[in-house]
Amino acid sequence: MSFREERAAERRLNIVKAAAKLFSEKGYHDATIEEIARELKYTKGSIYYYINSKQDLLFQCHDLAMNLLLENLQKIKDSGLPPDLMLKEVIKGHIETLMSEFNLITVTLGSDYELEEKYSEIIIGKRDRYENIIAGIIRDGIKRGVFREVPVKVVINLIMGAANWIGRWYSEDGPMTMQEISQFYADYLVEPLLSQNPDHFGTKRAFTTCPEDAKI
Amino acid sequence: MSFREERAAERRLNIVKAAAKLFSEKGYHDATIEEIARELKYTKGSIYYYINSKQDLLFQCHDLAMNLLLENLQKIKDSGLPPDLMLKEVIKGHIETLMSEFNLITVTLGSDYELEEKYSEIIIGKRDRYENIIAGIIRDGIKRGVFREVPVKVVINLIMGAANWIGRWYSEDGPMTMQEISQFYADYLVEPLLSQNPDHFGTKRAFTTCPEDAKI
DNA sequence: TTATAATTTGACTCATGGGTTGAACTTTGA
DNA sequence: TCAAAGTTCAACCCATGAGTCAAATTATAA
Repeated sequence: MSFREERAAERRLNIVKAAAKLFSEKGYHDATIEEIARELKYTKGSIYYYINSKQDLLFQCHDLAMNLLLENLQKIKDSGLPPDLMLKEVIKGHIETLMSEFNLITVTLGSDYELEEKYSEIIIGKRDRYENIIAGIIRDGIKRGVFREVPVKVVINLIMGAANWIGRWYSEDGPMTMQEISQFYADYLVEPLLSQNPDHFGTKRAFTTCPEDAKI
Repeated sequence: MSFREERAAERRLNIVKAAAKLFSEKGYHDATIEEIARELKYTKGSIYYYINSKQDLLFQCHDLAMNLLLENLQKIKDSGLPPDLMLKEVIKGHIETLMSEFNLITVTLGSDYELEEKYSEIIIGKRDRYENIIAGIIRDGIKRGVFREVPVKVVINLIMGAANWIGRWYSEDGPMTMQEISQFYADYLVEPLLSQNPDHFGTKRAFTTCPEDAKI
């Protein structure tokens, strides 16, 4: 890649990030190309030198977000952890990717119906791949007797729903840090899957991550 | 209320429902007033005889949805059930209201940022009331020793996130009925709250609602 | 029946915003 | 230095869709 191409690629990435910011703040429709341009001190005309259409920009947000999530998931899958710990890492990783790339992922979570068919096919494909990898982890846990038998797809949707919702309410000013929250979610959401409780007498529980100042 | 007024009120309700349908299918922006009119065999002009603005229509969707949810919640709160069972009923009721008034509630869940300030204040107020009632139930459970100590608001968001996500993936053709799903969610999401496991030896679990054909 | 009020309509205005274009300007490499 | 390629921009076109309005139609009640 030549210097010029590289610079153009970087600019395209910046445009996608700026678009993600505005899409996530105001929604796909209310964010205008002119605003996106202004954000980067361009004019609308220049933006169109780098992109094909607004729709394309939306697709690239989706695509980038899914790539980040998949990349993170693959790493965890390759870690060789036991199923329960691996699933907890999956949940923590999902939440932390979600929150560190907030704009990008808010777009993916909120505006899939805005994508035209030819684009949404691709994104749905990646989303399916993501879910299938997680399903594999859970099925492995069941096979090994770590997890009890459950409707796997339903459980994945339950977990993803809980996690994806965090972007709607999390505030940095709250009493819990992002890490505390993601750990709490991981423990809370994996516990009902375990075929045996961590403590057979039911007094001590798997997780005690609730910080003092967030109690009750 | 005179006959004429009553008829007008009914028509206004129909318009709100038709709007909810289109808003939930295509999003607030992509649904046009003309389409909403066409749905009811009106013309755009007639619609404006009954409504003030598109924004107002969106608000009425939100408002109607929140009223349904609050009404349902209040009934459960007054039932006098013990905290764990009451919370399960709350989750089941939330999910079933959500799904039976799918369009209306999809609008509330998906397009809050589209609401202008003067409207969103009202809706956020009702949402807070809703969450506070649930928070009361959980705090009561903690006080009575049925639930362990947890960050209540975080748990509510976790539960609401999981439940609200159902609208994104549920299909009538799936292997589980709505009732099975809502029961499964209720059991799954309440279990980690219990201060003692239902069975101290960890072999039999609180819930066995996974139907045979949905297993794994 | 008929005057009055309620309702419906379609043609209209108007603002917005996506996308285009061609000319101007800048960078680069020989 | 200078031509060719890369980049920027302002002005423009055009489709869309919210909201208006005055005239036409219909229902109601005296």
